[in-house]
Amino acid sequence: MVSKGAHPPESATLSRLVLPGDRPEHLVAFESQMVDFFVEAADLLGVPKSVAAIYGIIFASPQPLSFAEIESRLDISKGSVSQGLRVLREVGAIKEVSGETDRAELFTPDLEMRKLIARFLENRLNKQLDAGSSRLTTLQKALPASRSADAEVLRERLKSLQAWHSKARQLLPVAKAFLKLSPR
Amino acid sequence: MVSKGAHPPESATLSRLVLPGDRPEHLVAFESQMVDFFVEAADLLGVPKSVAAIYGIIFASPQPLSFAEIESRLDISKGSVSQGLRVLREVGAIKEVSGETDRAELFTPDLEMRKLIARFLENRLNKQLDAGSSRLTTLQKALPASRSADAEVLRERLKSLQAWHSKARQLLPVAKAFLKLSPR
DNA sequence: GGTATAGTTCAATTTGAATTGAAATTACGC
DNA sequence: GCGTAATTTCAATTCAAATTGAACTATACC
Repeated sequence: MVSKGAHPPESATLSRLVLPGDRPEHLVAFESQMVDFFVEAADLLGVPKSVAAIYGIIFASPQPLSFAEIESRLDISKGSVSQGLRVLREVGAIKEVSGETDRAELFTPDLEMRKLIARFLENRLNKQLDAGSSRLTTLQKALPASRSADAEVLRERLKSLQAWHSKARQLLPVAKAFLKLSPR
Repeated sequence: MVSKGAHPPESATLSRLVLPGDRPEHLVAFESQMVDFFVEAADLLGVPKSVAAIYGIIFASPQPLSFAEIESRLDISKGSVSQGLRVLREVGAIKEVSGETDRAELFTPDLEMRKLIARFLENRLNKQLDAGSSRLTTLQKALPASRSADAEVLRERLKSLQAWHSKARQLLPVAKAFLKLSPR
């Protein structure tokens, strides 16, 4: 819910997700900010924080990271790292690169953000819209057929709902097209 | 998280939020569908289900509803109804109309959906974007100044992030304008 | 003013999703 | 193949957010 008052002093508290380890302070600060950037967006994007954090730590590293490194840099369980990496691979947010020697898999962001975003719109929004469509159809059928004033009101409201729904649907491709004019 | 497999038979199970009471079956069916329509969207919109349900039941009624009627039609506690109505009033999703006699307040949807949606974009998305902006600024400052290849990579990534962020910001007004060409 | 009725508040509880961690599995080097 | 390390799986746990409900406040009626 939208909390009633503004947050208190709104200090820039970092979410304490990044473990300092023995790395240089400024690096840790950078990573923390990056992780927080994605963690903050996590809710909007509909992914768990841990997943966002993993993406963030990978994104903040110029060098591909191994499973172990991710685990050690984040205060997150091994299980979560495993699951998080799976999700990120599935949606194409990261890719595996084989280290020079045949050592463990290394992960680096798949910078095809365009695809990522397209996929996000696809999944989260389109799915939502489809579900909405079918509900609207059902509602249409469930509408009282009478010509009473009441029935008329309902018919109007449903119509309005449908109109908005269809607008939203039309907006998706517009948004996609717009974003296509975009950076890498 | 995005559950791994598709939902099983995906039957059109209504969420059992609407209490039949002694009203005609077809009406209850209609209300249930309407409530579910909004409840389904609740997550995307970032409101609790109970709030969505309350909006749904009000939207499904041609006649303005009283507090008591809302409470009796939904399987939801009095406290939730009270809180839910407050939220809905605050965001302008419903309005109070005084019943002819001086009886209790009655609630009806404020059909200015355009405003509702604008406000939603405003709150949820703009807020998100603003938070993002400030994080990006901080990140900019935290960026290692060296000209190493690694630093270069990070600078590039940050740039890309900023570009997307700014695209998203530009998209908002486009979306607003687009929706403005819309029904009531 | 007294009492019943309607609505609000908020601490305690419930709920559902995210996370953990330990056991099971897989992959690897020898 | 055998043992070790890396990763996955999933039941149990934790955690945050939503919901409840009982005490409280405001309002209306006599």
